[in-house]
Amino acid sequence: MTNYQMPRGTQDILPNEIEKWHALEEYLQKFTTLYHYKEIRTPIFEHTEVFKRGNDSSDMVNKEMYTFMDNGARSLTLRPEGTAGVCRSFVENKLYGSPDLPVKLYYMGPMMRYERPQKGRQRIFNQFGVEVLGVKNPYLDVETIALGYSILSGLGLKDLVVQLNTLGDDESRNNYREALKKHFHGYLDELCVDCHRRYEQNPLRILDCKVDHDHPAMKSAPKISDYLNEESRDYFEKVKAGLDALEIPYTVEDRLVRGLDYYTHTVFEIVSVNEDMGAQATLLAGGRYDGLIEYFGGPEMSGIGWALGMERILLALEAENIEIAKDEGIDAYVLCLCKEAQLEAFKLTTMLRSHGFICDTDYQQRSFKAQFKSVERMKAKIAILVGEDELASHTLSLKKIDTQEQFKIPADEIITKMDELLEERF
RNA sequence: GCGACUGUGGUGAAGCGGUUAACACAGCGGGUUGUGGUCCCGUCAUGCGUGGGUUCGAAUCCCAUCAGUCGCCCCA
Repeated sequence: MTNYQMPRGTQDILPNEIEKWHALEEYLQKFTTLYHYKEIRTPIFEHTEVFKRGNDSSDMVNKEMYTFMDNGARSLTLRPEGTAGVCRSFVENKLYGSPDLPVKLYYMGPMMRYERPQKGRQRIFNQFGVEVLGVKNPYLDVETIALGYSILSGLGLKDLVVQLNTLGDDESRNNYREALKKHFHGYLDELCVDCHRRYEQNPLRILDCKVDHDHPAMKSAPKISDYLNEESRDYFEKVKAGLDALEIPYTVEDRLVRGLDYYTHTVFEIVSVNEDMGAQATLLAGGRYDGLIEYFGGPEMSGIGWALGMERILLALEAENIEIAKDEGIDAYVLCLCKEAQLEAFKLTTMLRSHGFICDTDYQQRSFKAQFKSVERMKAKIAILVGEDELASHTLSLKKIDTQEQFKIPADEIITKMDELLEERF
């Protein structure tokens, strides 16, 4: 048996939970369609260079990717995130030539990352994300964040916090990075081992450290806001003003740095503060990226996007006791009460289905009692009985479960009767 | 990659070296020869994640391995 266990960090989504997924998927698609986004589907694996770009310092790219050789010499990687593939496609298909920029896209599907699984984190997980490509305008940043916030609050989620920051443009960020290194240089001995690594690879992340969170050097560290050039500062001010205008609540977190290296200017996360969420409470996160489209050989264009973790959304809904989908049950269950009635019951079931009724029947010749329990479990609205009497007299017995009403009708009137009893069906 | 805890039937669990592997729920059959949800009776793990080892004897001890959970790291 053990050999056939699913790989670590993967999951089966079983029939009893699929309705939640359908409901969430449908909700997300409808919501983004309202904002005039269109779906894009890109491959689940890409050439490794799509994700691994030269100087990238993130763990995700450096140690969490499923990379393999494609027969010959090509190195391929199972996508760990959605943005890179979308940008690659944007360039490859020359979508930048669209007369109606920006191009607004959404995607949905599995992402793969080699990580240690825990609550809210699997090796294969599903993301839904949006990308707005081709135009750089702070109001698009605002629109994108507002969309993310509306999606989450529209689900009924309350324990949400929007965290916002800016990384500035390259110039601002480089200056800031140098300033940070200078600042922390003297404290290096007092900081944790991870911070030493961060110091070399991505000094901004030192600010994120939980171990050294309370170290005095953290509080005295320079702030990005002091290193923004005029353009970057101006851009950020407009984003904030736009969010204020739309009355989107947010807090500016100058320690918020995103994991991916391609971000510039606006970065944001929407976090659940519900205590049942565990350590992985970031529901949705994203930011603006200036250099990515160029990297793939496209024009000098900017983009902004975010992704949300669908499993985490489902967890958050559970934590806040929100039902996204309920089991509607079936229209009818056909009980077969004797061997002779089997064919008749089977034919009836098939015929009802062809008229649009969701129904099922017994295939095991179980006892009457057992079949009626199925009626209950399947939440059937109507029980239809086929037995010796009905066969002999060409009739059917019906029981409407919610009212307990019973009927005995000629067999050929079943559809009319069903329609009458179930007014709301499609 | 690091640390801690856990792994017994469809589910929840007791057992912690010698038991026919408790008990409860669910399932199935019956009491009620055609009306469920209550009640009663019966039945339901040749096996205790997997593979080794110790032992006369292992679900119980040891080792390895796989998986889960929680945290760190990281991230959605």
